[in-house]
Amino acid sequence: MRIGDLSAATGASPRSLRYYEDQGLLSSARSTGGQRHYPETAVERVRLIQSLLSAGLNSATIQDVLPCINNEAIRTPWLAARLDSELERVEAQIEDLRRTREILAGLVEQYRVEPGVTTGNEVGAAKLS
Amino acid sequence: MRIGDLSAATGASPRSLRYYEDQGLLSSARSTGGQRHYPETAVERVRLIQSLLSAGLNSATIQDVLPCINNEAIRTPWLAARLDSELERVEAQIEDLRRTREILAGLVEQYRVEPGVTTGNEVGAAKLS
DNA sequence: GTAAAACTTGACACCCGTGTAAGGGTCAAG
DNA sequence: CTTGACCCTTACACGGGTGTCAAGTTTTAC
Repeated sequence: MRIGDLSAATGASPRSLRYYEDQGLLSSARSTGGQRHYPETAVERVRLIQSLLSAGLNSATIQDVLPCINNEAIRTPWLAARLDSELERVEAQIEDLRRTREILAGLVEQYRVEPGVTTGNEVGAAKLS
Repeated sequence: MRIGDLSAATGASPRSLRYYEDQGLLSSARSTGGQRHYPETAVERVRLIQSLLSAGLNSATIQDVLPCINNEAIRTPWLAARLDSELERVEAQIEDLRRTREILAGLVEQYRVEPGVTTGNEVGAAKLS
């Protein structure tokens, strides 16, 4: 498949796919004319990249982590620590978001209970912690 | 309290506090010499701002949402929809992160089971370390 | 063989909260 | 008054993934 097909299959723009390759996250075969060709497995790989990116891992970190997903041989203690710390970071991030969600949910809830009516009981201050 | 005190109390840099003010998220009284003075309540407000920022709301959105936390009078159906969509976004983000966490946790788990020990199906474990 | 669609590389721009430096003013203690 | 800590505004830079334009090449379809 060519870059347009992979783009369509994953939702990642061609620009992004080239960027992933640039950063060493994705590889491609080239046609005689120089155009990129991908195997079917690239779809899943791109999805994984997107997932890790959206979790806040930068491309350098993903480059460290990605190979070990496909190749057990290169797993090292250093990499284990790296993974562990990333996992920790993501979990902390989830916790932060959960707290913020409660703040937002509290506000939304008030709208639902008394739409457009004052309650005499302020929201944000109480739900902050 | 002055900006340094507020900074110390919240962990936000003076730079950030001025930026929040610039964006209309935070207000301050000024001394005759032009220096900012904050009431105690500013501490909580800054914490809220930080929380919303880390949840991915940008300052324009926060500016829309923040007033309604302290002043019910300005709540509108439009704002309700806004809050709702932000809440939805945050929840989707949490779900995404959860999935990614599972990926990372899976990898970390593998390390725990076989910490640096060859398994017999590895080809070149020694090569790279 | 020709046109259109798709691809190539390279470069520049954006977002947007934050860091940082310059050059100067304020304020409280000595 | 002086000193040193603190604060002021202005302005430039960054990260890092993505959008987008430009100018040229390849592939596909007719």
